[in-house]
Amino acid sequence: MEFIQTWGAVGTAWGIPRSMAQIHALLLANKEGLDTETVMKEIKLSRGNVNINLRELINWGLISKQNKLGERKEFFKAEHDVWSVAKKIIQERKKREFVPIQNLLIELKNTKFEGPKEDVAHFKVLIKDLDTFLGQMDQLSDLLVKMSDNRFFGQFIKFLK
Amino acid sequence: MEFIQTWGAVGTAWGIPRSMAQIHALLLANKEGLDTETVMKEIKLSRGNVNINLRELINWGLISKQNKLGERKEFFKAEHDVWSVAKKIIQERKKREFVPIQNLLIELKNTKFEGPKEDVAHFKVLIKDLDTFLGQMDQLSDLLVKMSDNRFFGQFIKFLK
DNA sequence: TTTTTCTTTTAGAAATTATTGAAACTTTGA
DNA sequence: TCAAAGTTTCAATAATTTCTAAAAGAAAAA
Repeated sequence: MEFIQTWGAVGTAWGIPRSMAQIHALLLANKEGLDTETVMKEIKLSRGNVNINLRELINWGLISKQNKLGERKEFFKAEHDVWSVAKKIIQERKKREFVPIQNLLIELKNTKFEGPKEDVAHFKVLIKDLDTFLGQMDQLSDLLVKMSDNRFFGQFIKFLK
Repeated sequence: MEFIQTWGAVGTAWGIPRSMAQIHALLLANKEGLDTETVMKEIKLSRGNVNINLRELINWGLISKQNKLGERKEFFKAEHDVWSVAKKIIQERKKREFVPIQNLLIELKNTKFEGPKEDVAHFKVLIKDLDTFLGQMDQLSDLLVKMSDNRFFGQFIKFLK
């Protein structure tokens, strides 16, 4: 329960609904998938809330639906590999946070600015710098994918030193 | 203005108050520091709001107070190097999001669990995995600091290939 | 077909978070 | 010491986000 609470609290600091994070924590902690009813009871959430957030977790790729033989209802099981989890979260946040900025930058690149020469120059530099930076971050995310391979991680740390 | 709006919108997706992000964008776009009055007028925010969020930006290390010779009021100037900005944001988020989980893990490591052997085993693996992962992320943040050095970034990309 | 079991949708309630506005406080210089 | 300029605080309000509860919808079993 404490694990679930903390995960929920950190979630909100991330701009993720508390219950979504809590449900995720509960499923992470359970090897086997759980059904809606169980989730509701364990974390004391309404059916609607659980349903919506389970779907959202599926959208993030953090959990998946399971069907048990002979059982009609759906079970939900978390992706348990922490590196995969991290990758999914990074991908999703990139989509929500980087893409809007990249679109903006593309637009601003094609804009003619008015105003004092110096101010315009400063702003253009900012745009260029941000563009470069986002490009580098893209490359960095490649790294993260590779890092899931632990052999690579070892090599990588050596490189750092 | 569009830059400021977008930055604000992305901020909220990060769990950062819209006005804080907007003020930051405004200061990023201005080479010279601005005073409270100017910020208020440009983004149409109340004095209190501007004051509080300027302080918060200072706490994050993203802006600093400046005093102009002969002027009594304070001016606020952004850190303009995008890599430094990224570093500051990463540091701050690490503090808010990673540290609580690390504390939790330490606590859970010293806990005796009851319940079915299999479930306990699964949970313990989760704790261990998360712990390892957070350790790796710490090392990764070292990388980010080094990456601000562009010579290093080039080398690094070679390594990736 | 009808009933039962389970899932999804949604309008509004509740909770949370951000913002304002005005007063209190502080500092500086006359 | 006083007035003026500037800064900070905080209770009240507004805005946003999250959650609930109830009903509608779907799919399977009887």
